Amino acid sequence: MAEGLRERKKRQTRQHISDVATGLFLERGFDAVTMAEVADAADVSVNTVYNYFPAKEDLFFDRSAGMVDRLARWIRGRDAGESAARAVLRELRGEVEAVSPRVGLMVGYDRFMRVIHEAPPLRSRLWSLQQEIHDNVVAALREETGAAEEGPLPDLMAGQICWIHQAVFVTIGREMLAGREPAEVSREVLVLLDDIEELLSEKVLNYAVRAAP
Amino acid sequence: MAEGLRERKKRQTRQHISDVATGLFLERGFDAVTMAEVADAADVSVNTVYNYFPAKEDLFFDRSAGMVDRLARWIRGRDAGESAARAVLRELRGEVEAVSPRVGLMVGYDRFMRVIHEAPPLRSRLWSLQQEIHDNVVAALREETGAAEEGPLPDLMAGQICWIHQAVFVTIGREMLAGREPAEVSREVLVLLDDIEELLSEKVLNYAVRAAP
DNA sequence: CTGAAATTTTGCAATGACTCCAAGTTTTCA
DNA sequence: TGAAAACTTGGAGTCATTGCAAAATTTCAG
Repeated sequence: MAEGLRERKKRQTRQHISDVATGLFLERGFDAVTMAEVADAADVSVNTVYNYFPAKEDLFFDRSAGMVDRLARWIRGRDAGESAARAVLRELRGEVEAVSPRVGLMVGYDRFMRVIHEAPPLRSRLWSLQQEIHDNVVAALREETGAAEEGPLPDLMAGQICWIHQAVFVTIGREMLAGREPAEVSREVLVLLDDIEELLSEKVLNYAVRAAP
Repeated sequence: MAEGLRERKKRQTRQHISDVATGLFLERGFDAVTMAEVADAADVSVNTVYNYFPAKEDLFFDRSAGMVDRLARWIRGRDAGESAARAVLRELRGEVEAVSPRVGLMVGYDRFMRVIHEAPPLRSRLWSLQQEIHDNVVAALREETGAAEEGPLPDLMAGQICWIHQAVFVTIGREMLAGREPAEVSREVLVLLDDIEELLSEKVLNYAVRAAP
C-alpha cells in the first residue's frame, strides 16, 4: 500500500515541528520558548502546531513515544521459565550494560534532563507517562496470568515492577544531570540493579512465570 | 505571644477563600470554575487570591496540608524494636480500621475524588505531593539510620514504603469513586494490607529498626 | 486533464491562568 | 498620632489553548 503525498507531508511536517521545538527547548529551556516562536521557527502557523501536538509538553516528549509500552513489551516477551520481574531486570541490565541511549546513557542527556528538571509542566508530563507505563504493565500482567486474576495482585505486582524501572531511571537521570560520564553511570547502575533485586521478595520475583514450551 | 489582629485576619481570609473555592469546585468541577469567580464569591480581588495561593490547584489541596509529612512522621514515631515499614503498616491499619476520614474513608469523598479524576492539573498536583512525601521519607530514613547511609539504600527503601502508601490510597480512591461504602472499603483494604505485607521482603520489613530503649 | 470533495493550513478573536506594577487601605508601633 | 510596614486592589500585559470560518492543497472520479 503506497503512501500518498498527503501522508508523507504530514509526517514530515510533524517531525520538522518536533525537531525545531526540541532544539529550541534544549537551547533556551522550556519556559523561555513560546508556542509562537516554535511556529515561527518551523515556518508554520501556531494552529498547525496545535494540529499535531495537543499541548506544549507533547512537543518535548514526542521522541519518547515508544517508552510507554516498553516495560509491558519486555514482560510479554519474557523467556520460558522466566518471571515478569526477572525479565524486566534482565532487559534493564542489558540496556545499562550496553550503555544504551534508550535508557539515557548518552552524552547530552544532561541537557535533556536539565530542561525537564527546570520545568514543572514537563515533570508532570513525566509522571503522567509513568502512570501510562503502570497501566500497560497491569494490562500485560492480567493477560499473561490469565483473566482469572481479578484481585488486586496484578496491580500490586505492577507497582513493584514499575518501582524497579523508576529507581533505575531516576538514578540515571540524577547522575547524568550531575554531569557524570555514561560509562561510569552504567557501572554504578549495574550495582544498583543488584541492590534492587535483593530487596524484592520471592513472591515478586516469581510472579507470572512463563510456562516451559 | 499573643497573635496580632493582622495575623488573625490573614488566617481567616485565607481559610475563607479556600472554603469558598473548594465549595465551588465540588459543586461544578475544577475546570468550570474560574479564578475570577472564586474571587467574586469570596469577596476579594483576584490578586488577593493569588496572594495566598500560588496556583489554582493550591486552592483545592489546601486542606491536605499535613499529608505530605505524615509518612515521615509515622516513621520517626515508630516503636522501639519496630522497623520503618512495619510502623507504616501499623499506622495505616489503624487509620483504615478506624474508618478514618484522614485516609478518605468518609461519605462525600467520592465527590472529592471525582473532581480530581476529571481534572488533569489536579492529578498532576497529586503526583507532585507524592514526590514530596517520598522526599520526606528519604530524609527521615537518612536521619533515623544515621548519616552513615550514603548509598542508594534509603532511596530504594523509601520507594518501597511509598509504594505501600500509594497502593492503599489508590485503592481507597478507586473504590470510593465507584460509590462504595466507607465501612465496606475499610474491610477490603485491611485485606489488601495483608497482601501488601506478604509481598515485602524481609530486608524491607526489617530496615531502620528502632533500637530498644 | 479538470473540477468538486476532502483535508490541511491559517488568521482572527476570545477565554482564562498568571505576573508585574503602582496606587490605595489597613494595621502596627514608636 | 503619624509615619512605616504589610495587605489589597485595579489595570495592563503575556502566554497557552480553543473555536471558527476562510484560504490553500491534495485526492480522485470522470
